[in-house]
Amino acid sequence: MTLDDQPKLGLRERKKLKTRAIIQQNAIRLFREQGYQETTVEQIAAASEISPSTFFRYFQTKEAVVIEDDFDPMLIELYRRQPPELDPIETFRRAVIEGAALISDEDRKAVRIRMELMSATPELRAAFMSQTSSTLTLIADLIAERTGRHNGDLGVYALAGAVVGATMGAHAYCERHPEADYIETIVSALESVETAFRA
Amino acid sequence: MTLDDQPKLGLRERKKLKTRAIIQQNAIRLFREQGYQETTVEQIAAASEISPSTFFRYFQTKEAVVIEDDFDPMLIELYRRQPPELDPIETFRRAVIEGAALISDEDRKAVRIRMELMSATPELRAAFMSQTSSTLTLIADLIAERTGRHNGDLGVYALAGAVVGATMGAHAYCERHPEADYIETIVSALESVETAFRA
Amino acid sequence: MTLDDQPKLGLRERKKLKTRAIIQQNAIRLFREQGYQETTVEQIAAASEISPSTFFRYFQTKEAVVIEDDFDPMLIELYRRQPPELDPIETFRRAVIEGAALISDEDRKAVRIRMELMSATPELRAAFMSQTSSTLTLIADLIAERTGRHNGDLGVYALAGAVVGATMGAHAYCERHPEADYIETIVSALESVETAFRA
Amino acid sequence: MTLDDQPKLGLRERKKLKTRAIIQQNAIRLFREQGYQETTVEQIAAASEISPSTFFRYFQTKEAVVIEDDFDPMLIELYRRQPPELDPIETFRRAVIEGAALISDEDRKAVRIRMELMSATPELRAAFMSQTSSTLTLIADLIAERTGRHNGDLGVYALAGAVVGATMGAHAYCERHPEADYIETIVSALESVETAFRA
DNA sequence: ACTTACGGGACTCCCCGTTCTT
DNA sequence: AAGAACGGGGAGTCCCGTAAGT
Repeated sequence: MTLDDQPKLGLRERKKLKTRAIIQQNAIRLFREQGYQETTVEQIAAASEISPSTFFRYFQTKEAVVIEDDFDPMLIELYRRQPPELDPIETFRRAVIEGAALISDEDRKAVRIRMELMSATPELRAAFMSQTSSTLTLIADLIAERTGRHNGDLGVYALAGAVVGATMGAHAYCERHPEADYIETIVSALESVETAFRA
Repeated sequence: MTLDDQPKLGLRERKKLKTRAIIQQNAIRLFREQGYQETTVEQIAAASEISPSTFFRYFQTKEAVVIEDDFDPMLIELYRRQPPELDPIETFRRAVIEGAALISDEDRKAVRIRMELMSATPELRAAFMSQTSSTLTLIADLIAERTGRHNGDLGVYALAGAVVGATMGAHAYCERHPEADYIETIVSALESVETAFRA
Repeated sequence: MTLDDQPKLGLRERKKLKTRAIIQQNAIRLFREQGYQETTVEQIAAASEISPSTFFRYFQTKEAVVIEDDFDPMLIELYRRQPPELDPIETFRRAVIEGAALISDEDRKAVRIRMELMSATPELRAAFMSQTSSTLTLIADLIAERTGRHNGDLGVYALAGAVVGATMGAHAYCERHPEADYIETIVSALESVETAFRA
Repeated sequence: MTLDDQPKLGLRERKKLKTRAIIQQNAIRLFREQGYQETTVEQIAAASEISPSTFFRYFQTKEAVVIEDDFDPMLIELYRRQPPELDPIETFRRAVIEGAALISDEDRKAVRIRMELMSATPELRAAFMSQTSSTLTLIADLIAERTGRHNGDLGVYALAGAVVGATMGAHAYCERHPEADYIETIVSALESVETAFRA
């Protein structure tokens, strides 16, 4: 099973993706070596042999290098594919589990590194949380779609909030427990919320 | 009942508070008139008849003018005062209700205005969410304290996440429903999460 | 009577003119909706379904979309056709009157809109004025040609300046009187200069 | 007779003026040596031993270094002081003559240099012309004030246009006649306009 | 031929450290 | 001593031209 639907990329696209990856690698390396604040976009550009303005062509902000995430669209797709009889949180949990299986070990390590950067840097944390807030709306829409409730229903938002909140809780937990696996923690947190309320 | 514990302020403190209020009023007025991005700190300073550097003595960042909130410490105090037999979410709900009663109509209107600004401005949203993420940790500690569980317990974070998530959901709901009262929506959202899981 | 001397256009030319018109319409619409500065060439290109570089093939600069004017060459031609016994300002006035008759109501409205944009936007104003300055030299040459004086004669420049200045005055007047017709105002201003000096 | 009314400047102000002058000198020197376009703000800043952002504190744009002019307010003052029985153009001419007398030879040379830069550089020419257009409005107000006509009167604008136009003509003339003195040419052009119309 | 990628420079703003003034 | 001004530097946006790809 794959979710990649456009296997053939032109040369241009390939090159773009490569450049993008190079920038990201250099940026994260520099952030870890010198700190986020201490690293300038100019340095990243120099290390990647591009001009600063090209950097901003690939990433809208300096933050985006760390924040940007390709998993969200994948998760949405997986969420939609779950059997309809599951409750919203359970559905989400399963989607995450399936999504986790598609992530390579390397990517998993990269996720961890990025997460640590985010935890350590207030700016990144803020940007990440902002993204999380968009995710909430998105999940609310998914839940509305699945349960047949209107997306203007407060209950839908409350549930979406609980889901997102659980991942935020998992995030906070991981900050204090460096040995924990991020994705597994999310799954556990979702379970935990479910059982807590069932009791 | 009051939570104000420092009734006597020196002349200097009074003046400081007044200056602070003036800055905040001018800033929010300008933000609403011209937009957040389009308003510079220099303009705010000019309107408030102070120098830009004085602005930064009263508010650490431009964002802080909108973000800063005096309710968090109050909420914590109210949370601690709730009877111990309540479950965490119910406790939080009651604390919010009691807190709401202490807020003047004027302040309530101000909260709404600030909330709308935050919704409309990515930067502010990010800053606000970042604060929310700190709140999560704080709530986790409160829950741990209340339930006697260790604050390294994932379940504690998951619950705290659900609480915080519910408020985020309320926030998202209010963005789409301008007529809704923010605080009442939070209370409803908390109820909604509880009942959803009870079912 | 017509001044159009190339009645047969190939298909390609037709298409080019059409594209050009589309770009211009979209640009001016966006300028009016969002402001000139706030509109990027990329947005105009997107709205016109072309690439940014194509934009620059049709208009040398972003400014040119608003500034460019097809009336100048027409005016020159009309000026040359005036009877030789008239004085320079009178000649110009008649040329303008005849030119005005050739402009459709739609174009007249478009002129007004563009004029308002120019007034409101420093950059455009600058570009327009720069064009005006070239026009001055051009008029000076016309006057020299007509009066038989040398185009190095200061008097020729002074007169050309007065003509151009009168149109600038008309422009300034129209900025403060939105109901005024631009072309009629120019004609009146030219008359006004003449009579003022006669007195 | 002097027009300088604030003889005592604080140390800060003095220093500011000095910095400003240093920037301007370096800028104009570099423009002449390498061309305007070819000179970057960074180079000017480096030569003046300030940071680029400080440059923009003293001059709003790169253009402003060349364009900005302290004569306008002086001229206004002189215009107001002329005897009321003179006609508008004559008044202006006398104000210019008196103003000319107050300008040192050094400043006169600087004016010439700046003028040549403006002529040679489209951007500067545009910016200068834009300023000229503001001057027109200003002169229109002065004429209205002097003649007792309303400043919404088209005739006022037409006259102001003729005055401004004459200086533009003088400017154009000087571009082609490097040996001409700029200020004298303006005076002659004003005379020329008057006599042309009297005839 | 047409598009896209990229470079580089202008310019703005935030925010902070230092200096100067009152 | 308190507060304002000044300056620095980095982020970020946009324009527009050139080079390279399709």
